[in-house]
Amino acid sequence: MSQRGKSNPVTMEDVARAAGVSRMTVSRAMRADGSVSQNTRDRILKIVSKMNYVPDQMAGSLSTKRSGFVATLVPSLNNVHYAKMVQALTETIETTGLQILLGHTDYSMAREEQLVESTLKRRPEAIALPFDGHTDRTINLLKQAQIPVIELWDTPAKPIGYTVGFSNEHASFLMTEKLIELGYKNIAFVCETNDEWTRGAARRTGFKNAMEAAGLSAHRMIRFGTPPMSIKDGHHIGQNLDQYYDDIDCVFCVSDSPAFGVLTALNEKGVKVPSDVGVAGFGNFEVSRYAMPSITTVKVDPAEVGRVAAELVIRLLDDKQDQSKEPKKYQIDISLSIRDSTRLVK
Amino acid sequence: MSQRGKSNPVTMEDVARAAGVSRMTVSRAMRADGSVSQNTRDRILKIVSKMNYVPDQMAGSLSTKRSGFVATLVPSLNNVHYAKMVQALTETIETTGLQILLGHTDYSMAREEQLVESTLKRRPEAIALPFDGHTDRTINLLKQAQIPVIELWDTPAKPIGYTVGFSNEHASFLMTEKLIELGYKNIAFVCETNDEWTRGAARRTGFKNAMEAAGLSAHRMIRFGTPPMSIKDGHHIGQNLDQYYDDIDCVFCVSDSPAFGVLTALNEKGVKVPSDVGVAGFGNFEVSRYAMPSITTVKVDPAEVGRVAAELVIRLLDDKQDQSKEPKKYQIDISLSIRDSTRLVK
DNA sequence: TTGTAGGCGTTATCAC
DNA sequence: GTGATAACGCCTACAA
Repeated sequence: MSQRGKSNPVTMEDVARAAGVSRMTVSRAMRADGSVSQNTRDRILKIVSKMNYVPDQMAGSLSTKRSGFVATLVPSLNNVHYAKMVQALTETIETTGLQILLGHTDYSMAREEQLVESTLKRRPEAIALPFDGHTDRTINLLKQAQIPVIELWDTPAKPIGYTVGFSNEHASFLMTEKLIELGYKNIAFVCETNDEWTRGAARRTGFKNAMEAAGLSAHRMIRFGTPPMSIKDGHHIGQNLDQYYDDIDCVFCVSDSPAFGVLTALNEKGVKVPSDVGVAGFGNFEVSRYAMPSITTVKVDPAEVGRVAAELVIRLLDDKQDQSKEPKKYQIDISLSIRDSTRLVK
Repeated sequence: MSQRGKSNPVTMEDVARAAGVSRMTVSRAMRADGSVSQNTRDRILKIVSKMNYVPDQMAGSLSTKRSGFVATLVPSLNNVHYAKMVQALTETIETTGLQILLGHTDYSMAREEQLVESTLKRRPEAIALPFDGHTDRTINLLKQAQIPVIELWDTPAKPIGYTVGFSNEHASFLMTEKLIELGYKNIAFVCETNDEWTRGAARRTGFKNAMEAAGLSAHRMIRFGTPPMSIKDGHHIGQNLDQYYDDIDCVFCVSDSPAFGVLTALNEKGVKVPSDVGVAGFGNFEVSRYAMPSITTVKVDPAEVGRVAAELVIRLLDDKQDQSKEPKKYQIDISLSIRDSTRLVK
């Protein structure tokens, strides 16, 4: 044993010896097994605390075959939405003593595959991950793992297991419909390049469908930057808006960050929002409400996704519950927040 | 074994049997041990992939005494700073095959203690956590754990082990000094209530010291909301600014979020920024650069903290390196971004 | 280059 | 109530 593995040298054996009992009694005492006399239990716990003994959960898990982990993958933490979702998910999950094993895919399917594999090595009891398309191998690994798989955010056509999310396409459709109702006709959609595997694509499709349903052209597509779009990206687009199309009367952005950037650039250029050009975003970031003018946006509640997913996991992992009757699909509500960056119905 | 532990039923034994070799050969083949003939190795790897075998790292770790985990605690993911830091830390750490075990303390020492304990059960090889004060028990557990402990963000007076961060107090001192130089005298400091255990307190102290050093009064202290302060909190304060003190000529906020809120509220009320009232923040959030006017702020690079901490961990865990000559303290640079929300030197 | 024996720290199971 | 024994799935150490 010449490795650096020092771990905590205090082992259950040490505690047992100090207490003059067997390891099993210590094990039972720590788990409030009930079948330990109050006396010995108290004595053991006192020693445990004195020795600062911290049980090795890896060893325990190996024995019980329960890792106590729930894996969660997100594209990035650098996005308020995912950060909030993870926060909510974690908070809910942890009430049951399970721990979250987190990874971020950086919006890449290849990295996701790699991450799924390294995560699976920890034998999580369930895994929740965003649906943005998976490689075949990822899907195989997931199926093979024999644990509940929960796909988040969007609703895939062929779910692997469970699904918690909303339809980005539908949400985007609704917003576009609304913008048209507000009198805008030459609406441009702002999104990332290479969004094929992100929710961006779904939002783009929703926009397109709504425009075409209204007999309008959806050709004003402004693609810039890589996911996730930043305020800066939006600012750049806003500055050069007429270079893209010179007849835009409204800009619908794939998220609130670029929407805020566009708005700022338009303000700087003296373009009147919402009378000259309307601006709409997606996500209801806090900044949108306090922008001037406040930004019309699609309201989603990422925390709700996290919470619902967490509760589902908890139910699925509860032996006492009947898993078979759990619905496979959970729909999270969205709504539109029409604010000052778009004009009122004429 | 009548437990629900389903885990992945495929075990190394199964692969070995399928390949007609012993478990050890499989083990070696998978780790590119070198001492396996190319032939058998290829054959085994093919079978591994066909069976979708994923090794159980827990079992491996129990044996090697290397968990492969690096624990990271943050107050909240709901804060761009920490989210960015975690992202950077994770990216760097993962290049070495180590995995991040993440927890969030919700700005509570009690929760931190609990979290440290549950985290330590996983036998991380190192732990990085924010310094915002720890309970005695937390400190004991950390010392007992026999692993590198890295305190982040601020520089504690009595570090447990290593330290990566900047002095919030000093940064705040510098900004206050600058604001005074710009001609502001009646500067108010905006921070949370109950910030005693957050970096907020250090920033407050820096403000106070700078004011007093310049012979000015630091009594204009506006405390509102709980950490972390939001745009909304700032907006509320901005709306009622003269209710707090009626002679404020500059508002220095504990972070950019409330600064943006204050700015918006002042804009709404027709108060001129920066001529009537200056506004400054802390953190250089993206929104500050694109606010109108752009917000003067203290520039810190959270990603840099994550990166430096990660690299330190990597060096410390590298057997081949001599740990003893690692410095204990790593200072991250900060700088001031003087923008349009504060007036120019008279 | 491959295999055998034994152990990592914990818990399930069955005796006492 | 408590203890002895045998796993859990992998790896180290040593042998062949």
